[in-house]
Amino acid sequence: METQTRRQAYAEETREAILEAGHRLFSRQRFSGTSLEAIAKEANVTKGAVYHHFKDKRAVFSACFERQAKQVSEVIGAVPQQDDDWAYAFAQCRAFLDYVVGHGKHTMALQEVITVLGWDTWRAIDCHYTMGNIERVVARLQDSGRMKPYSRELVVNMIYGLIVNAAMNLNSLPDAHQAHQELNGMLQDMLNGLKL
Amino acid sequence: METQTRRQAYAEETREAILEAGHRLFSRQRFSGTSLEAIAKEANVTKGAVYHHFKDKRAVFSACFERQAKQVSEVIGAVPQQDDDWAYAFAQCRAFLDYVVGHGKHTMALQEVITVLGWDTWRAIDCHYTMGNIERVVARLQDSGRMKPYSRELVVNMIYGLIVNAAMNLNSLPDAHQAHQELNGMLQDMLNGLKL
DNA sequence: GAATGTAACATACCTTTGGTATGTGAAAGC
DNA sequence: GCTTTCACATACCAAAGGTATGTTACATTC
Repeated sequence: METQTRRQAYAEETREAILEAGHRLFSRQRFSGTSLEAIAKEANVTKGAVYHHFKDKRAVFSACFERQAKQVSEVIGAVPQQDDDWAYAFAQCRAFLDYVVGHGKHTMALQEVITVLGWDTWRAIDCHYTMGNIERVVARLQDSGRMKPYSRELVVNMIYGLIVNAAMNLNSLPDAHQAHQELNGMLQDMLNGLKL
Repeated sequence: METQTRRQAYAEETREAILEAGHRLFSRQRFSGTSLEAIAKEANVTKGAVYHHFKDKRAVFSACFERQAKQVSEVIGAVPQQDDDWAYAFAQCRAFLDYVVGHGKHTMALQEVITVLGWDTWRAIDCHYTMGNIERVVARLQDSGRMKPYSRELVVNMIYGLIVNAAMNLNSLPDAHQAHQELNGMLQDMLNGLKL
């Protein structure tokens, strides 16, 4: 948001175009099924431009995912706060599942992100976004003594894994609506196991 | 175990050699980081041999994973049955985590298997093995009215996801021992949420 | 405001690698 | 013993990731 020259503005635009093209192709054809040429073509640039803005293919992939993570985080962050912290947590879970049901086909698969970028890199990215949301809620629940005092890091990871797994199930099942209800219920039940 | 000619016996041996080499490399350097040439070299054969025994790279990967799944299943299957079905389920979970802690670095990452082979193919393979074990226990728990009556398919998937996620956490954390205990506890707690 | 510098690309090329097509020799069948 | 066939090895191709090098429009300096 600093003073930008025309060149910088143009560059920002092309970078955005690359990211959008990348996200579209990655979510449709995965990582190895998407060539850099295809991304470049979709963004109306050449491979050279891509390699100017990004170190390599993984960097493009990573940036695309970060964009998505930010969006998802905003959706979850928009859930209105509740009086009861547990109810708030459940509402956020539901919001996440809703988002997946709605945008499932247009999102990069999390399993693949983890695979391509590695667990640590993925975690570092998602910490600021989706997982950050979970962490805040867990922190409040634990601090108020309403959740068992497991290591916070592990709890957050397990909950996130649970949600992601539910989302993955949701994406591959035919009867998404019925599954949606059931998964939401199971999620709540399993989280209830952590209640104190 | 039929009558085997010498040629068939030799072929079986080379096939096994390819699988073992593949499993070693895949678990160390993942799918795209492992070239078929490398596998062939590790198995003391040429690429031609590999392509004679397997349709393509994914088929090698798939067969390698199936081998691993069988092993894991046998470990879980070796857990002695308990009187209480829930206790039995917990014991199996613990056995799985133990296995992961012990063999973590030498196993193909499940997330990647799912990514490479696709959810459906993966599921079809693992159904006969690890997930088959879970399904049996869940079936008994549900039939005896001790677990909430969610769709069996979803329950099995969620539990499996939970366990796998715990295993993944276990593999990337420094203090594996401490985490091991905690994760086992969390797993039990979350499963308890499904108790009726 | 012209010369110079540099960022933002484009072009050309190299290398790896998945996959195929073909060759070959030893074992199996007759 | 002759042919066939299977279990490989060799040679080759095409796609794709990555690099090295141009080229031009914009910014900077004087």
